[in-house]
Amino acid sequence: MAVLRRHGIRMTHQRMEVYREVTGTGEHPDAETVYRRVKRRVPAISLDTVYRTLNLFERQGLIGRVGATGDRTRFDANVKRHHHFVCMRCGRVTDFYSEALDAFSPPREVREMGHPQSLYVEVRGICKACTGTEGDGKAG
Amino acid sequence: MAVLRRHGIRMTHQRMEVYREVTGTGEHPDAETVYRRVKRRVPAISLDTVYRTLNLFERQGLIGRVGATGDRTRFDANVKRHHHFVCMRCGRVTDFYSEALDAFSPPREVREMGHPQSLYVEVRGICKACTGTEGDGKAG
DNA sequence: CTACATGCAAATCGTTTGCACTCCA
DNA sequence: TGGAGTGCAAACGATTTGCATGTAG
Repeated sequence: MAVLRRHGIRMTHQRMEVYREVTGTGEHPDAETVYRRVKRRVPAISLDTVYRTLNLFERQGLIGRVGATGDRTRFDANVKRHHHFVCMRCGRVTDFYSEALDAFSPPREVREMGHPQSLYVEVRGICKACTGTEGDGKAG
Repeated sequence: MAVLRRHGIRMTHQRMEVYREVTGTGEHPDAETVYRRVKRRVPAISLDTVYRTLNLFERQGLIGRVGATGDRTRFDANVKRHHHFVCMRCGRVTDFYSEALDAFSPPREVREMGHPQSLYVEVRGICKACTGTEGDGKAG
């Protein structure tokens, strides 16, 4: 929690719980999921507060955001440099690390387009749990 | 246009124009933009037809889809293996090629998560046109 | 105390869908 | 001709916002 205070973020019950929820798991929950879970501990919390809080944390660089899939945004508590494996069936997102990708330097071609700042990588495929599955799965 | 027929896609005036519009430029227009431009030649076309058509083309693998930024989806006429430089200020998307990325093979770590199928990469930064710009830009 | 955070409800915005009509094959 | 394609308008779902009230500091 000290992290929040250090970022000059005013401390509230709902913020603490949202923070705890997102950082307390390796999952990459969407706002709705965070909401549902935090609600168990803070029944009065509202979905828009969760959104506002998540956006605040992101602006402060406390969490990241995943999602090239287009649909709902997923949030990411891992602020270390890493990449994602995304299951195209159930949407599950898993972190992974790669020296090869970390070492990647944009080609001259890119440097001529502008000023590169970060690299976003998604390895897409089908996760173990979904392999052999026919229907969707909609798992989290 | 033969491509469309080859994919068993029933040919219509609006489909031909949408296809021409998307593939006729190196840009990565969003549905709204395609709509606005095609409308000049086919005044009666509707936005939802553009969406339906774009989705159809994508399902057929005729075009791709870009956008980890979250907001509106951009479509991509380049079906060759390539990657994107995305301007965080104006949203402009530019293709680039990279042997290094093409050679990338997911680490064991990833292969244990599931079955990788494709790689999505975005180099994010500020494009030349936006460098030195303070306000947004909202360019396309 | 006072500015900022919250809950509620309504508003946005991109995208999709139901339906009746038109048109390609 | 018949089923697929289109336009229109309404539906949708995720996310945001205005406002009055509550609360951290």
